[in-house]
Amino acid sequence: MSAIEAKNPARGRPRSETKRKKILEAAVDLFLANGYEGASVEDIAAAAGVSRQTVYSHFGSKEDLFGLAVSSRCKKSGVDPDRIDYSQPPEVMLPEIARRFATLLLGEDAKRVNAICTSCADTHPELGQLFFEHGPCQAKQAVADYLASQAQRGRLAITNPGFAAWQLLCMLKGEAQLRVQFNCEPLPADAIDAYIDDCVAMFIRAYTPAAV
Amino acid sequence: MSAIEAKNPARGRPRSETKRKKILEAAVDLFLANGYEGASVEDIAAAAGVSRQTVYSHFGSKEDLFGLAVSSRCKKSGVDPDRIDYSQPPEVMLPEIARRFATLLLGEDAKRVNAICTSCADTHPELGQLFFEHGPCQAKQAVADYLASQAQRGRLAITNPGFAAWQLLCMLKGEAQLRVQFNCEPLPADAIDAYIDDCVAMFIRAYTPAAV
DNA sequence: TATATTCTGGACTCATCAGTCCAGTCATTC
DNA sequence: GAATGACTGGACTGATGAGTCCAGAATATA
Repeated sequence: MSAIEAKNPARGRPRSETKRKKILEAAVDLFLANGYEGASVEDIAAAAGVSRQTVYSHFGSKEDLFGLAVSSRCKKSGVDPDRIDYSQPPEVMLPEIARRFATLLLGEDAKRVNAICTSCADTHPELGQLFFEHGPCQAKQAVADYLASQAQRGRLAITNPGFAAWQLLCMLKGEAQLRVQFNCEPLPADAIDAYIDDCVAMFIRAYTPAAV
Repeated sequence: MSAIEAKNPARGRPRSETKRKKILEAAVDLFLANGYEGASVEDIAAAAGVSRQTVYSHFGSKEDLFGLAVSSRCKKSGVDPDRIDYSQPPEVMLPEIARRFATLLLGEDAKRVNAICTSCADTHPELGQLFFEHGPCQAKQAVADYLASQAQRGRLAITNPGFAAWQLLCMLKGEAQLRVQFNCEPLPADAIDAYIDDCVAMFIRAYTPAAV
């Protein structure tokens, strides 16, 4: 609840930016690892090598800190659209995209961010939204752009690239991602690869332009 | 930690089965609504119209109660394969299945079970597994069976019905389910319907047998 | 009726954790 | 070197919640 602004920033000892970063880092780690309830301010302060009071001085409250932590995390873990080569045809580019996406999806980090955002949906509705936009939505947009470009070149018969992008990405999740999400025995790697290949092939088949 | 067995079940006042059920019901409701941490034993006892001690007498500990509650819930909320008509062709049956699945998926209950199982993944790994088997896995199997039957009749060109079933079901989740999961503004109903129709059409296109 | 057991409800312990307060120390600016 | 504000660490408050204990009431069997 406290106002976080410095009383007179020009005078006295300035707040340490290093400490601020340390705290935020520690918060990201601990919140992701243990969830909101599971990570105490004391733990975070200790992990950052800082007193509890300093945490409050920098961030005001646990809630505020939580918001900033998750937000900072989401912003840096998106799928970068830069690595999509628009000149490559779908048969080359889609398997590549699919594999990258699957790797991201099945990692420990995605699982945790997912868990946090899901479980805190009620207490922190804005977090889910934040993650949705910086995560899935961004990935979808990148794919949709690529698909649209291919459609324009006549390589794919897609009228609604947005739909098609969601279809591809959601499809890729498959059994493997559910198993990760719900802590089940993971699928063997070759089964995952086979599934992904099958998805891409199926997708291309559905959207291949009619032969001339 | 306490042993829950009655000391001498034949003698004395027997444990009330009614109370047991009431407690379990209340536990399901409150755990689903508030999560594991959010639902206190006191709340549950109160909701069941019973003393806290009775809860402990019946279930031993909060953890045990939690496990039984989620387990009982999962068992009764599966997708029933009975309502699939194997004689109907894909063009008729798949849109029907897709709609039913989407309704289930976007409901409040699915969201909550999902949230609980996801957030308790670390403390209660067996719960996720339980849900996975009684939920998604069962639905997938029903669809896979139907697809296999259609493949056998030559109506679909599917060699791996399991893959195809996961593809269809995962694809259907789409943007709408992500929005539900992450507490975002829901999509308008007509957009959801359009997406579902598009998915089914796309699926059938990909698996239509080559013309003779 | 005697006995065994459940159920109640309230009091109790124990632990955890968010957030505050404060006195003393440290770094920075004027 | 004086004023100012950040930082520390420990003590403190207040709240919450799991699990236990107990005395008395209720309910079943023998």
